Amino acid sequence: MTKSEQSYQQIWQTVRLIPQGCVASYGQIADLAGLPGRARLVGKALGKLPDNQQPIPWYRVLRSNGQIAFDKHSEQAKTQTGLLQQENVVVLNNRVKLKQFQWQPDLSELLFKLSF
DNA sequence: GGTGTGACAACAA
DNA sequence: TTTGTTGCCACAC
Repeated sequence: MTKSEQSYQQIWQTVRLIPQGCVASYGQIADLAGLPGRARLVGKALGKLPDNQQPIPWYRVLRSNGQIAFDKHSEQAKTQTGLLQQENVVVLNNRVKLKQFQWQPDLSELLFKLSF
């Protein structure tokens, strides 16, 4: 297992922990995954989703300002907003009010589940 | 090993 | 709020 593979695994696993009805930013995920400052790596990791078993709620990952990472007209963005709204997350004009929906992880629980 | 790239972040207008 | 610039760092060629 190379370090890069491990990084991706950590990212995916962290994303899986985002509770329903919440969202997180790329930077936040990178941080929690033990990769501070590597938000772009998170983007790459999500672009290479292993789409094997474990459903990964990639749509709960937004930019730091709450904006969806895709172009507003893209199908991806529409799919994402749809999925979010299914979880009672309000998406307006391609963005989410982070103040209301941003995930506030419980660190102790996080450490327990991730145990890096 | 150099170069370009990326589902980004932070900051400035 | 939106757009542009810069910094960032691992990865793929």
